[in-house]
Amino acid sequence: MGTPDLDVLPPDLSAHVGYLLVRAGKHAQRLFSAQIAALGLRPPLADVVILLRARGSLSQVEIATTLAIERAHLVALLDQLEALGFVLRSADPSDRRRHAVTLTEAGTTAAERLGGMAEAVEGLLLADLSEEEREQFRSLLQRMARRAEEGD
Amino acid sequence: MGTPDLDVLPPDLSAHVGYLLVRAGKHAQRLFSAQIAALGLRPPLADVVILLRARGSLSQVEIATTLAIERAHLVALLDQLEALGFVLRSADPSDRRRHAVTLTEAGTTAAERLGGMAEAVEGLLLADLSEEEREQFRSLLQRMARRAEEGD
DNA sequence: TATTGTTATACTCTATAACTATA
DNA sequence: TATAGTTATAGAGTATAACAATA
Repeated sequence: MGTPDLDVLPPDLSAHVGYLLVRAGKHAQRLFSAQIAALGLRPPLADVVILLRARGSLSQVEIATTLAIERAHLVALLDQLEALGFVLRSADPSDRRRHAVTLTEAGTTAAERLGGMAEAVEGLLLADLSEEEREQFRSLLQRMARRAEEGD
Repeated sequence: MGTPDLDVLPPDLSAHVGYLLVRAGKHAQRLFSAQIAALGLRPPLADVVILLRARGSLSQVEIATTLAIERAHLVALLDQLEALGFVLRSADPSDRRRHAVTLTEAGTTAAERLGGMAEAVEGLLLADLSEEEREQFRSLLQRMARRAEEGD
């Protein structure tokens, strides 16, 4: 449906950081999803492409643990990225269990376009905040993300 | 899987508010989901209960639009809440198309426990922030949520 | 004609267990 | 025995269209 009606929503929900984070996260996901559909991609596929551009060749387990994707799920994602011609799986001579996953040229081009699309989404999300507020928000959010990474 | 490895994640992802929001939102959802499982509830069910406690009797369309749930989806949610004994659908004499949805006594009790659980999640999410930082973050997040509610 | 609740369908994301081949 | 990739299955959340009853 989109977004809730904050003016009618009781404070029990709208004043809670947890609820607002869930809503904002889904909103951000929808915006990004709409952008990247032009490339035939969905968010988890895009994340893999962006990661590979930054880090070069990686094994499937490395991709999965870095992005917090189940390695079982990653299999289908890479199948789709291969079908799109964005990614290659090649044998790793040093360990024949492993696949070295790399971007193709088309994948690299897509990664660059994804970068621009991510920036566009940033602009929409942060439209109402001043430059100083954006930095504040980013910094606080990163600390929360680090916290989430650990214990809970 | 849980959370990504921020120390390995390239800045292309970890510096973006959009990506961090998605991650933090899913994390918050998981924390809340784990808490409320003790009541036999999942997040969308809990949202309905919390809304009804605050607003009293509502029609299904009113619940759906306030919470940004598809009214088609809400039908199954209310079926489950009725089965749990938390909610009642009664005829609205003034408009026979409408159902007046209200909390039962068990539903009201559950709503109170949900309030405490939501507070516990807030504590976990904001554990690393000072009181001043929490207010900053909440305020900025609310402005983003309002923005999301409109155009984009 | 428009709205309320409903049914049905389908797609995405996620979680889990178990298998194989290699180490 | 442990690890990398794979297959299969199931659940939750979401989006859409179409229908009957009522306004």
